[in-house]
Amino acid sequence: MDKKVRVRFAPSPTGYLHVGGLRSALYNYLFAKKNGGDFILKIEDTDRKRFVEGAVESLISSLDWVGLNRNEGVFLKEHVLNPENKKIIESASYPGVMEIGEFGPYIQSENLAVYKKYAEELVAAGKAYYCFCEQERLDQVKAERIANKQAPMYDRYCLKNVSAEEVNEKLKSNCAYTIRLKVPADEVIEFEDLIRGKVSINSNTVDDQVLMKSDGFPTYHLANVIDDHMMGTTQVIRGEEWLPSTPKHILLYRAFGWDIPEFAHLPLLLSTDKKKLSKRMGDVAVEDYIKKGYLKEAIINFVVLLGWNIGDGSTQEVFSLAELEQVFDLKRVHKAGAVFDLKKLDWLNAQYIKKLSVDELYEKSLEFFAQKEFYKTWNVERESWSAEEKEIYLKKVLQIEQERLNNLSEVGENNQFFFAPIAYDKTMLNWKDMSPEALRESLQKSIETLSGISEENWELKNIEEKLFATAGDKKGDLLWPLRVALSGAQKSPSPMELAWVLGKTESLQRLQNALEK
RNA sequence: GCCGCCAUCGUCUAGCCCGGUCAGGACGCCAGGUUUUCAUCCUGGAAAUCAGGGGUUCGAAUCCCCUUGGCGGUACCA
Repeated sequence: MDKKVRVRFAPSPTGYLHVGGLRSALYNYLFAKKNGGDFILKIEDTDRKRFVEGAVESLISSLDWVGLNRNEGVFLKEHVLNPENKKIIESASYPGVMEIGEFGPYIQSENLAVYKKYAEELVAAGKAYYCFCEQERLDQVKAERIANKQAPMYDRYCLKNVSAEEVNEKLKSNCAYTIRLKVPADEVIEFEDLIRGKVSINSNTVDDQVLMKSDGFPTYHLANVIDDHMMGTTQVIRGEEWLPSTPKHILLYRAFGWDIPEFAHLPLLLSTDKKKLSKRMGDVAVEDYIKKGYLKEAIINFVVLLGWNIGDGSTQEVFSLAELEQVFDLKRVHKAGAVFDLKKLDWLNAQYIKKLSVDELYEKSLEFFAQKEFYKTWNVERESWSAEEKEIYLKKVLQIEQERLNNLSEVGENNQFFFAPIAYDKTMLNWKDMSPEALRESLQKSIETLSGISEENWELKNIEEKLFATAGDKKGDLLWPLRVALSGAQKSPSPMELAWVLGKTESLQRLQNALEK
């Protein structure tokens, strides 16, 4: 029987969760779910220079928001899910961040001693060596090599010229040092990538990678291999940018005598100019999409399609997370990079918005309404209304807007006449070449019809019935002036919908105003 | 430069492994329909000489070779 699948997402806290990172996380998550395995979140914070305050928390909360739940690893104190009752501790370095599971620490900076111990073991075994070269010399060697059209690799000066005694002396006198991997010469390192198939790289093109930095922190390469081994990672699913350094990792697993996990290298996400997606191309942080009013269902659905499809002759493109957990297959992930083009996200988002119940839509829309000026003033002016009355009103607006929204931040935006007094030119009231008398008569008829409907019967269906009855077959004559009178706009939802939302009193008032014009 | 990965409509992609329908779908775009306008919805259309060239074959997007292009890596960043 195969080992239980254990995969992980391992972001670096250098900023917000990037959409590319979200896709890596999603694919890992789906792979775990599909195979009945564990999904783990660990934090790779070994680069102190690029560390961003608050990034760990932000990364976790974005992941929580989209609903990629973990079985293990790092959590926010307020959203801890620990159904299996695993070991749980609060992170020493990040207050409020909890680490759940038996295989921690799940934060690399908390595991420094272990990395150091393993690096020294490697040195003792002759698989790695101390290097005392300063940056200046390194730069010089590199420049020379480039000038000679050679690959800019380390020249192994310290391996060749520094004796064991000298190493001991330097170590004793606290000289700054790094530990480098001794990459064997002339070896073809082959591995079977789950997405790309056989990949082979000659070890001669692999540099003697620094494993331990002079600040005592490990590099990604060392830390990654050690904790993936300790956490029992079975598949390393990560971005394509790691493909060229995979031989280093394999060499490390071999040097330690550990089982080598399987590798899967995901294609990159590209911006519209086909370059690697970057911040300059607009929003790349998941948070930005949350703020713009995209639903997590749409974001997940969109992102999963960027490099994966269900195959089997099916043309299905709309998937829920739960569904994806059943059908996702790494074998159907593409090799080529995918351009991140938002048009389809908008469409997908509109689809998901249409599926929402009015109550759900209301819940999700409230925070977006709260940011609108027109809403704020409306809210203030309506101080006599009860909270319930306001809620009912907003839900009516939303019911009308539901099929018109691409994202939640547009809420109310195109229908501000529901919230503010309207202003328009009276000529707009005319349907085609209507005479002033005909217009007056039309408005009069609307007033009569609407007046005839009682407050209790002020229902959309009823309003429609009555107005259509009055209009007969010349609908435009009645409905166009009514629309303008109620909305002050040429483009709007139907006059019946307008009247229904605005209510009897306000509708009649606006009609009266039109008549006076 | 060197090393590696990749290559089907504008974009996401099916088809490629096991050669043989006008290369299929979706988004977007255009047109028409429903409709009092908008949106929704429905119908239709344009859109890839399958990066290019050479083979193999009766027949290639599919198999082989070469070229080109794009991207990634080449850090005491991840």
